[in-house]
Formats: sequence, C-alpha cells, structure tokens
Amino acid sequence: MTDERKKRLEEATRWDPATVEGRVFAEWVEGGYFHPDAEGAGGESFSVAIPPPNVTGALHMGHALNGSMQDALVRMNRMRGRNTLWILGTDHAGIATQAVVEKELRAEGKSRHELGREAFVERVWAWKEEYGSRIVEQYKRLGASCDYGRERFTLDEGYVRAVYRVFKQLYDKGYIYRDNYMVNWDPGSRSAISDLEVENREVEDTLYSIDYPVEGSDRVLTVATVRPETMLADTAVAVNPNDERYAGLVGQHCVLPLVGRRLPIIADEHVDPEFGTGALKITPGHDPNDFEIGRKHGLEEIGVIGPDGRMTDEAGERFAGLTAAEAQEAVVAALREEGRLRAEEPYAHSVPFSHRSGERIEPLISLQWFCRMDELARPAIEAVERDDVRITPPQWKRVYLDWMNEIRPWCVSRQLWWGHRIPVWYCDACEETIVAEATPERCGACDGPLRQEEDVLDTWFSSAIWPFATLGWPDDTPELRAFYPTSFLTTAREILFLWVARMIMTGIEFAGDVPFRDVYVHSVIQARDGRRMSKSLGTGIDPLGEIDEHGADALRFGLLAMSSTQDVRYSDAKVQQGRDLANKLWNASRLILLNAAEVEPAPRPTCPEDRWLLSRLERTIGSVTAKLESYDFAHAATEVYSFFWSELCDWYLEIVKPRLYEGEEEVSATLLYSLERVLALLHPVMPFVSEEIWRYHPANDGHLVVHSFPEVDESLIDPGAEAEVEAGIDLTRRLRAWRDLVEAPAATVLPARADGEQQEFVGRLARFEFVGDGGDPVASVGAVKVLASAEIDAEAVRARLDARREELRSEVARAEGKLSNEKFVSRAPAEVVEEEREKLERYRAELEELSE
RNA sequence: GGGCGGUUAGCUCAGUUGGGAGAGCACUUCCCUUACAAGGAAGGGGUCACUGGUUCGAGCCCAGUACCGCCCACCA
Repeated sequence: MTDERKKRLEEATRWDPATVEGRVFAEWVEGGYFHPDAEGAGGESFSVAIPPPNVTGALHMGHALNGSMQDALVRMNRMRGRNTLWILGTDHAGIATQAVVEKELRAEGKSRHELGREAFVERVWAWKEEYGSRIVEQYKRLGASCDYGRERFTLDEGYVRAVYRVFKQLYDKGYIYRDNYMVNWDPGSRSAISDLEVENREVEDTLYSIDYPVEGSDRVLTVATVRPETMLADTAVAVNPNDERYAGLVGQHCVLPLVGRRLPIIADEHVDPEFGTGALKITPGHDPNDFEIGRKHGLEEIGVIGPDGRMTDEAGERFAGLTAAEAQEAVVAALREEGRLRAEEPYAHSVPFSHRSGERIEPLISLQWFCRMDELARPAIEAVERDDVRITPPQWKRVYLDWMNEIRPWCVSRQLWWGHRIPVWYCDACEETIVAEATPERCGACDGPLRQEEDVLDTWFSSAIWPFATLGWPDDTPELRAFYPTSFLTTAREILFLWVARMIMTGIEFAGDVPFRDVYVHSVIQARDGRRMSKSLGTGIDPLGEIDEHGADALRFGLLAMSSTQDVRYSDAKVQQGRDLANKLWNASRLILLNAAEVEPAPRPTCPEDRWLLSRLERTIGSVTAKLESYDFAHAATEVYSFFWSELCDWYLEIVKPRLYEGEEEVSATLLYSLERVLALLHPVMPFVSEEIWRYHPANDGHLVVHSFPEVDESLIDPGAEAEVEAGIDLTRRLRAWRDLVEAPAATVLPARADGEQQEFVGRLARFEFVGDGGDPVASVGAVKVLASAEIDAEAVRARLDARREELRSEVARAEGKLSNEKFVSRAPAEVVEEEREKLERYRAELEELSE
C-alpha cells in the first residue's frame, strides 16, 4: 500500500458515504460493467427489466426497495460471470404526465385546447426532455447497476413501432374491436379508464325512495336509488321473476316522474326481492348492472350525463347544464314537490373513484376500443399453472389464477392526447376503417382522405410489452436473442394484474415465450405509524433524504432487512443498522488492512480459532447465497450482519489481535482471505462500501463489481473446530458475566485455576489469569475455579452463589418432573429423552459442586 | 359478500420438520482497552391476541372468536 493510501485509511475512522458514493458509481459506469455485449442465448445470460418508473415520478420507497432487490440479484449474477443486463427505462404515463403539463398550462392561464393537440404534445415532450431523466438520476443514487447506455422510453421511436405492431396483430386476430359500451368515465381526466384503475371507497350517501306510478292504476312501484338524477335516463323498472307481489305487473308500464316516459316493468333474476321494495329502476346508460340488464332485455339506452360530468340535453331543459350533484338536488326537490319522494335515509356503500384523478367515476356508455382477453389469458394461465412462471410468495399464484380465470375485456382507449395514438384511420368518404402499423396516405378503397383516431392507448398497453419491446422487438435483434426471456421480475402486488399478468400474456403471444421465469411479489413498506405511504397523506419518506443522511448502502440494507413479510412498517432502526454495518465493515477492514503482513490472501489456519472462523464463513456464504437466490432478502441481510459483527468482529478479531499486531503471516493471510470473501458476499447488498474497501485490499486486481462471487469451499467446514471454539466462547461469556455479578473491577485480572487445558483466548478476553496450584477457590464457573483475591467482594460472591443454586434447583426440579412423567419417557423420541437426562445430570453436578 | 396477510419484549420484527422464547433499537450498569463511543462487556424486560382441541409436549398443527391491514366483488 502506498503511504498516501495508508495515511488515508489511518485517518478515516468513519465510513463517509457522501464523499465516496458518487465517485465509485462513476467508476462503475466508466468501466462499462453495466453495459454488456448482446451475446449468447437467453438461457445463459441474466437479465431483468426494471418496472419502468413514470417520467413524472420521483423515487419513492417502493422504487428503492424494488431497486435494492433487483440490484442485489443483478450484481450477484454479474459477479458469477453471467452476461448480465438490467434494462432501464421510463414510462410515458399518459394520464399522469398529461395532468402535470396541463397544470403548468393552467398556471399560465392557458388550456391544452387553446394550444391544440400538436402543440400540446410538443409541450409534453419538452417537459419530458427537461424533467424525465430525474428519476433515472435518482436510481443512480441508490447504486442501481442498470444499463444506462440502453435506456428506453415507452414512447420512443422503436417502441411506437412495437406498440403498433401489437395493436395491428391483435386487431387482425379479432381481439381488438370498437364498441359502444359501458365504461368507467373519469370526469377528472375526461377519459375512460379501465376497471383496474378504479378504486372503491366507502361513502355515506342518501338512499332515496321514489314512487313510480303504474300506468292505468293507482298502484305505485317504489324504487330506491342513491343517484336520483340518473332516473332521468331510466328506461325500465325491474322486479324479480319469482316475486309474487309484482307477478301481475310484469309486462305493464310505469310512468317516470318528472319525465313522463313509459317504462316497461320487466322481470330479471338480478333483482334482489329482499332489498328495499324489491323493485329496481333500470338506467342502462349510467349503471353497469343496469347496462347488462338493458342489453339482455333490449332496452333503450339514454345518456343524461355527459363526459364533462354535466347533464346533457337528454336530461330535459330543467336540468341540462347542471353538474350531476346540482341535478341531484334539483331532481330531489322536484320529486318532493310532486309528492313522489317517499323516503330519504342515510346509506353507506362503496363507490368507484378514479385512481388517477381521484374523482368519482361516472359510468356511462361511450364508443371505445376494447381488447378481448380470454384467448390471450389461456396460455398465460397455463404458464403459471405449469410454473413456467413461478410466483413467490406462492399465495399470489392463486390470486393471479383467480383473476385470470375471470378476466374481462380491457378498455384500451383513452381520451387523451399524450400517448400512443391509436393506429386506426377512418375514411369519411366510404366509411372504411384502416388499421395499420404506419400512417397510410389515402383510403385504399376509395382513395379518399383519411383521419386518424383521436384516442390514445392506455399506458398499460405499452407497458405490457416492456420486456421484449425494450430489447428491440419486433426486429430480431441480438439483444432479444441474448436477453429474452428475462430472468425475474420483482413487483409490488398492486400491479400484479395491471402489469404483470398482461406482460405474461403479451410475452407468450408476441415474443413466443414467457417474459420472465420468476415473479417475486415484494413487501409494501408502510409509514412508521402503519399508514400507507402516500404523498397526499404526507406519510411518504423520501429515500433520497435517507441516502443523504445515512448512505445508499444503509438504506439498501435497511430496506432489505425490513422487508420480511408482506406488510412492514418503515424502520429507521434497520437503516441505522445498515449504516452501522457499513461503518463496522470500514473499521474492521482498516484494522486488517493496516496491520496484516504482506502475504497472499489464503486460508492458512494454524489453530482451532482459525478453522472455526473459516468454517463459519463458508457456512454463512452458503446460507446467505441460498437466501438471496430464494428472494429471502431480509434474512440474507440480517445473517451476513450477524456473522460479520458477532463472529468475525466481536470474537475472531479480538481473539487474533495479538497475532495480527505481531505481523504473523498465517493469520494475516487468513484475515485477508476472509475479508475478500466477505466483501464479495456483501457487495450485492452494500455495493459502495464494499467496493471502496476493496480498493485498499492487496489482492485488488480490478473492481469488486466484477469480482467473482464466493462459492462455498466445503473443505473448510470444520464442525469439530466450531464446537471447540464455541465452548471457549461460552466459557468466556460466563466468566465475564460472573465478574460483572460480583462487581469485579473491569480492568483487573483475576486469578483462577482451570481443570485441564483452556483455550488461550478465554483467559485473555475474560481477564482471568490461570495460575497453577494453590489459592483458595471461591467459585466455579464451568471448568474454571475462581480463586480468592483482594478484588473480589466475598459478600457478592456468596449472593451470587445463592442465586445460582436457586436457579439450578428449579432447573433440576423441572427436568425431574419431565423425566418422571411416564408418558414423556415412553412416547417422546429417545434422543429428546436422553438430552433431558443429560441436562439433569449436568445441573445436579453443578449444584453439588456449589454446595461443597 | 368472498379471499389473503398480520397479532411474539417499551418499539420494529425474527422464530426451520412441534422438544427450555430471539435480534436490532430503546433501557440499566461498567469500560474513551492502540479498528470502530455510529464502539466494547454485562444485564433487566414476554400469560407468544383470545377460546377450545390434537399431542408426553404447542409461539408453531386443527377449529372457532376478536381486532388491524390489504385484494377482489354488479346488489339499487
């Protein structure tokens, strides 16, 4: 080591992530380690497609956790020598991005309509160019080893080609069609949204009971509704076919109050005779159930609420132009005036809201593009059933299958400007519809001018093809051959259907294979108080703030360590544990690197302690590796922590310090060897600190990021040494505890006599000096007799002995009780009984010894 | 209305196939000993949500209850 480096190591008594992380990351990128050549076939390489963050997004804890997991596996596999690619890119996020730019415009007093479509889309692109790379920069802070040289965007040129190809093929197969259908209309974004973007919330509403007079009689049918304004679009009243109360009325008509329209009274199974009066108003234009019933019975579909959330002319001139809420008031008032309002009562029920805009969904019928899903779903179901795609934890497999088996058509059109404009052209002259991958010039049938569909595709339509579109599909690229299918996907469970299921379907359909072999559904990190982390609640914790404060390694370790179950609260303590580990690693490394003799790192054990450490290290490598491979990040992280901290630092380093200070070659070699393996093992979880320490390691021949990942060396596993040294550790602990109990001064070395040979470190670490014969034993600790000395308080010793005897008596009683239970002795396995007998003997022996 | 997960120390969480309840943080005592005070040593602290069952033996298996959290669902 150069003097300059040595000086730096000597002076830096703390790990300081802020001064190191940026430099180390730049070295990785410059080294090209994240940018593999597209070579070989899919099975040999290791690849992961990042769940593309929204361009509007900022890195949140979900990204940070997901990124930490992906990076751990990506780095591990890269170190194992596999050709490794972590595909990076961002999602154009139709509604979210359009909303951001529209908000900017509003602040300037403008609207997108004033700008016009072309100028608006240009404006969004400008926004994307300026801010769209922010989240990518934030992933770098985390240390994510993505291929920053192959960044993709779901609206870049090649990607658009892929989307259009997919749309065209689905259309040609007859899966994609256009229809007037009930959709979830989001008045906030003024667009239809899919079922999956709807969130049901419990709402307190009023349930109104309204009398509908039966035509030609003085009877009334009382119907109940929470949306009285929609009655203006009623086209029937339904009763249950088995409801005797209304048997005679089916086929007759009601008269719709306020409007005067004649409504047929129909019978339908859907109506629950137990609810309310058992009569249901049917509004096919504004209620999904009524829509189904309406189609079944061939009812007229009337729309009284428009895309702007206001009443249309169809609602009649009294109500047209009012918002739905205003119309509700007006309708109720009018009904009351006419004496048609029978009852009003509070009513709690769940109501759909837009996940995007937060506004209440307005179900209405509109002309939209749909994609039929059942044909696509079938092979995607089989793939998961056969475990061609394995889902972890396994309970999500059934959730996936249940949903897929009930899959419904997907509304893929959105009434937005930002996104993939649907590749459909209409000829007004001859009413021809053309679906094409590239813009056609003229109508093929009549040579008339063409007009492109105004709507864009649901953002998830393009996300659905992410794993292969990013690799160059539909072209047969080297990347596609080398890296498809990808190796695994980690995801939040909330997008299992929205995204994961759709990728499996399109992967099989278009890329000819599942998009990934493994899906790991990771934890949801909640706020410290157990609430959801969300921007609107103000409960979010900024990962970048945590990185600034504690370092990326600390955050990565903390997140992995806390993510053991499906819901976990954010734990500052775990991040601190990570920070402390990084610091401990740094300092333990300083001790080793500054004191080791100049030798080749190698296992050169000369005593049981050395063999113990090496054995424990190998076991830890095996166990941690297995846990990483099975996505058990939490236990992998805590296990490497506890090995390093307790066994390597607290015990081994303390044990070998004298040998290390003397410059003993064997222990130096063993320590350097162990350190190298620990750094490599830890690198996937804590890349920065491990890489930085590696710079100072004498065996350094390049960056740790591409160092080989340790594999278990079975020849170093030594159960005998483990048992021996663990006994010594146990004795040391008991001696220390004894000292504390009798309040012996910390610094004094106490005299003692040992039965037989004791390991050297026991006396040293417990501060006992083993003398020969003579002396007056005052206590026994294991095989050690503590001898009387001036520093020991005789009274404290006596009290200690009394307490110990008490403990032993109760243990003896417990064991005796168990062993005198005939059923235990006869039915428990022999080794369990034997173990109990041994314990009893031990306790009796110690008790006898103390009673002398 | 269905389904899934959770309930273990003051806090956040572990707990393998059933065989004397663990970690980190916090707390108490001692120690600035030449890697690290973001450190070291020792210690206190638990009716494993509740009820019943299976078993020689249950935090763990079974049945049920309560509370918390998620997901799915067309009852006005």
